Amino acid sequence: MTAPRRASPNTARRKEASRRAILTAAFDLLQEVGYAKLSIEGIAARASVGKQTIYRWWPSKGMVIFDAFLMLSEGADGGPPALPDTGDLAADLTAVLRATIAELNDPRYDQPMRALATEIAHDPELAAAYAQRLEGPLQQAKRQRLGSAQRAGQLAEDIDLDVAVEMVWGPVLNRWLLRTGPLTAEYADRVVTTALNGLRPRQPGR
Amino acid sequence: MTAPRRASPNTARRKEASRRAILTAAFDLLQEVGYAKLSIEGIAARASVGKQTIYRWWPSKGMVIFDAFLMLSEGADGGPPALPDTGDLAADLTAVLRATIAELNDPRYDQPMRALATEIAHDPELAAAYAQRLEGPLQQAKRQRLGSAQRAGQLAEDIDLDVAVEMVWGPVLNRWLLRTGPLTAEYADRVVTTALNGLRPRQPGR
Amino acid sequence: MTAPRRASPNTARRKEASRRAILTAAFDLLQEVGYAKLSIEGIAARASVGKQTIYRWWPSKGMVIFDAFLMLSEGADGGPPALPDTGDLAADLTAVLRATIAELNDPRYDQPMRALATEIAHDPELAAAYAQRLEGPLQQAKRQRLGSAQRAGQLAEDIDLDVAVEMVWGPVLNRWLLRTGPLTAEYADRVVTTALNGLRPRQPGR
Amino acid sequence: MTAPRRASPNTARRKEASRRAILTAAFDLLQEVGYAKLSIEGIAARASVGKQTIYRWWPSKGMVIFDAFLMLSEGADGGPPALPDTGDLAADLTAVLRATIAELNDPRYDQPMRALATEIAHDPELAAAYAQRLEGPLQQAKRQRLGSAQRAGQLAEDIDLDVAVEMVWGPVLNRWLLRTGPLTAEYADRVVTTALNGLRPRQPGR
DNA sequence: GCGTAACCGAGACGGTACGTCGCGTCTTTGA
DNA sequence: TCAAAGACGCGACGTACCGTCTCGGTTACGC
Repeated sequence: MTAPRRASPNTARRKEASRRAILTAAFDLLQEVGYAKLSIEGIAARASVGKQTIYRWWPSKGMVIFDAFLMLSEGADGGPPALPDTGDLAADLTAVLRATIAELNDPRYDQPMRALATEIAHDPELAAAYAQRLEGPLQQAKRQRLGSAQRAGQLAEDIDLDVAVEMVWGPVLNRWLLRTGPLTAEYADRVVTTALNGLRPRQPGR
Repeated sequence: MTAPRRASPNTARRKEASRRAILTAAFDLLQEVGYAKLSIEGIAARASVGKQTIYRWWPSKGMVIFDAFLMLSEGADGGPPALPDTGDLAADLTAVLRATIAELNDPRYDQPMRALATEIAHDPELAAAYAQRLEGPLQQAKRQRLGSAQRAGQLAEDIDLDVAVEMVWGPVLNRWLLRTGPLTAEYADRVVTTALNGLRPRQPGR
Repeated sequence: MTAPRRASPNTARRKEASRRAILTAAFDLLQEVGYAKLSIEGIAARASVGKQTIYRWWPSKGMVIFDAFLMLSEGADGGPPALPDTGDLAADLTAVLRATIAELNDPRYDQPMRALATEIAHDPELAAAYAQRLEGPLQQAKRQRLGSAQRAGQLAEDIDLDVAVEMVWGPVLNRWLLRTGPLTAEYADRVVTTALNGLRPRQPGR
Repeated sequence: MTAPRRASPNTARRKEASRRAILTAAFDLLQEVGYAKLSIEGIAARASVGKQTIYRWWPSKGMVIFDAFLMLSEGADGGPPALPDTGDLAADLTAVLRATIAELNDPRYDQPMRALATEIAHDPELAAAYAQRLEGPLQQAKRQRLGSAQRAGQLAEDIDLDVAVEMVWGPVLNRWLLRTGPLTAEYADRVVTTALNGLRPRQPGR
């Protein structure tokens, strides 16, 4: 639950079944009809719920979408997420980034994730919720994997881990969202390699 | 003009004043009321134009926004854009990236650019137009500057220039659009440095 | 209480305070916001009562209004109503009709009485209750006064007393409800005179 | 009268077909579902018309109902209405009053006329329109018939014709609207007789 | 140099969705 | 153990825009 903006109604009396039906309906409709045609009325009808029940608990369509993702991620979770750590940083990053790209290319998630991204882009409040509840744990996992590599001497000591994470995922997300180029597994490899080595030439002895 | 979807009307008779009024109105309204409240009716009213005049020449709201940006960029241009080339790649990139960040932070452009970005995210056709007409020349200029550095031995020879460009601008665009962190000039510096050096430690000699 | 439609709950346990609060709130709201904006929710809120308490004891909004009038009339009564009988029929009728008109013109009663009248017009069940509980006794009093006049030879012997009553009060009620003309004391006088004398010319010797 | 309250849109462009469809739908729905369940949405749907088209041209539901009656009455008219004048006032009045009662008892008109009456009772503005456009001509016809009788010496000279009309029709309308008694042809006879003769006893020599 | 066809402003139209209000039912909770 | 409080599914409200479709009126072409 995401704490409606103001004077929240009595949460205790909330009907859990309706909440889940709404979030499921919202996510499913995003897949089926797309973001542009997603309407509160449509969600309510699909969920067999009164519109007011949506307006009562969510301050905006964006928050509904966000909560739908939250429900999904909580459903899948068996605890906090973590990146694989085989000791081979390049391999680990490549694997994870390929998985990310596969998800972004998955037609089940493409439309919904674009919708969420769009809403975040236009609503700072939602962006904050996203940063804290959805992106936060993931970002933390990525930072930890890079931190571990740093301690193993595989990363320069003066690297800002947040910048490092963005250096790897930024190009991919950007290419996906703005469709500035094809999003393939091979691209993941190239991004990881380039990010690790940097743009400047390196000494032959590595 | 952006090639209406079907049998275009006689372009010769098109009223230039109306076209400009529409695009100006669209851009101004984006600043003032934001993307969510931008309506064709609103644009028509602000531009003192019949709605049909908009529907006649543009296939979608996104295309109007796109053309508004196009008009702006053409107004400013004195030919094809080019990045500064002082020989110092890091300095040049930093300067340009700082300028980019300044523009993204400019309240006059923030809302309109977010609108354009999200329309692109949801409309592949618009994305193609964007890639060709607006992003294309800029991307070309960036590639050229990097190519020049590559020839000067300041960039590794096996670098994919597109990936290189995305490595620098991707993190910034991403941070801006999804609000995943503060967007400061100092951030520009760190991104350029990290991208150039890469994440791995470098030998003391250079 | 006015006989709820189905299996009435245990009347003995009914909370008298709530009943009075509801009826008072209903009547007051009718004055203040008018019939069109009168809502069960509004009544419940004003009476600090749960909506269910209203639905439990009254089958319709009309019945609530009706009971509100019933409470008022019972509060005022010191027994069954009776018309004055000074022996002068014309004077007595005129006086009572003027009083009726004064009440109909009283802004405190205008809206509520219109509400009651229109509810009756659309609900035969309510009409029956009205005829029995509110209108009945009054009608009876009027008939008695006319009967007394009949026995005194002031009324033709073949007159149907119900018709006679309607001949006097019908024009007034009609004018009030449908606003077909001004409702003044002078109008009362003319109606009584015309009704008593009839439309046809009379012999000079009365 | 059909002119909306304020700043009426350009009447010239009004679509006559939609206007008629709306009024017909309104009248039909009144018969079928009754006043309580008559909704603007229902009318619009039945008339295959956008809701806005109703809101654009009518200020209230009552005015729609009123206009529906107006259309009906204009459709039937072959000029201004007139009461029969055979010379026998009692017979003429009885015939007309019986016709009135037959119409009031006609299930096709009962609900719609109650609806109109109710709206008039709660909306003075509508009442004025009603008095002028619908009731006016009828009232005029009734007054004329009585005036003719007056000139023929069949009516007392000091009779107020408006009061006379109300003396005859008031009881009937009242009984119908408030359901205070059965509405039969025989009742029409009694009302006419009583009104003509008055309540007081008459001299044997008439 | 004169029709005539197009574009133009205006805005009514049939619709869809909005966000709100109230209905009548059902559930929780505190006195 | 009620009854207040109020969430719920539902339906209608009145408004905002959608994209289409006339309306005159005004250009600017082509005969």
